[in-house]
Amino acid sequence: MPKYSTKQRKILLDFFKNNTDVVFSAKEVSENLKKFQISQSSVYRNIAELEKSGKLVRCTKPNSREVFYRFVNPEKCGECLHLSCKKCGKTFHMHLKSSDLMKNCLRDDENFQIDVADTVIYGICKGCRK
Amino acid sequence: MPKYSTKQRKILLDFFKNNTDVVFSAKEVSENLKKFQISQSSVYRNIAELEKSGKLVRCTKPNSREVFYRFVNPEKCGECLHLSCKKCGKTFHMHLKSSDLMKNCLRDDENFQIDVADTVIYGICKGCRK
DNA sequence: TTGCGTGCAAAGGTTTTGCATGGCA
DNA sequence: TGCCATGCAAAACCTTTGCACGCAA
Repeated sequence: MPKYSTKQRKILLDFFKNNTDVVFSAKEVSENLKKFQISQSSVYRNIAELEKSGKLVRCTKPNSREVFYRFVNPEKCGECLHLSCKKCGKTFHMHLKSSDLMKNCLRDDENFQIDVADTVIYGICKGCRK
Repeated sequence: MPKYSTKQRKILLDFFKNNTDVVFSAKEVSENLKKFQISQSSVYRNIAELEKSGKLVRCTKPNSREVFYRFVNPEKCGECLHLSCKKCGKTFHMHLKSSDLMKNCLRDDENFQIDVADTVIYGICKGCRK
């Protein structure tokens, strides 16, 4: 947990807040913030801290070895499942009703307690199916 | 696609076939097959080939940077979703009925076409909840 | 015998770490 | 001023690649 508030951490969090529908690797974040001259180690260290505090969630892309991060909106992302489009890369929030339906289905039929923070459902989104 | 059948590829595939409920990273496979003296590069190259041919599927674990692989049983794994326990690490096959229910729910309510091969649902399994 | 697959070692890319410096409180 | 966070560079880590040799067909 940070004790000082720094320019770098602020810029990093703002960047994620302003790009909620895309996920980024640390490298991509670094590139996007190049103009602010934030060192690589600060990017990594601050991402790790934001992850620990729950503001970012780690995720992956099929066929990629890198680790990606997505901003967690406390109001919108709390309990709902996330959908990730393999084509455009965007993240979608599942409706709460459907999210609950799936949670209950898993619990009742499979005796499995899903962890919505860690689970990402991959596929093709509405826009890309056309 | 391979032209020769080799000892190394055989051992590797057998290893996955005999451990269908766990996922392994290339490194872990290498360690497990140390007694057979299979080189690291052969492990990586053969895993890549098995992945291409559909016999292995790439997956990840929350909070890990490594890539893991799971054996695909052509009969059991074709269309069903996979559940991964964060505690014991085991993989479970969702019942086909529940799998279909979720697929349809996503399609109808969210207009999202799920890719079951790439999707892994994380949580706590029956055995570990007790 | 042919040429694919292997083993070894080096290279590649991403992430982590040590240490001195700078900046927040 | 005290000490946390940063920046830089080196190290660590996993994975890929080049090349010569061995082995399957």
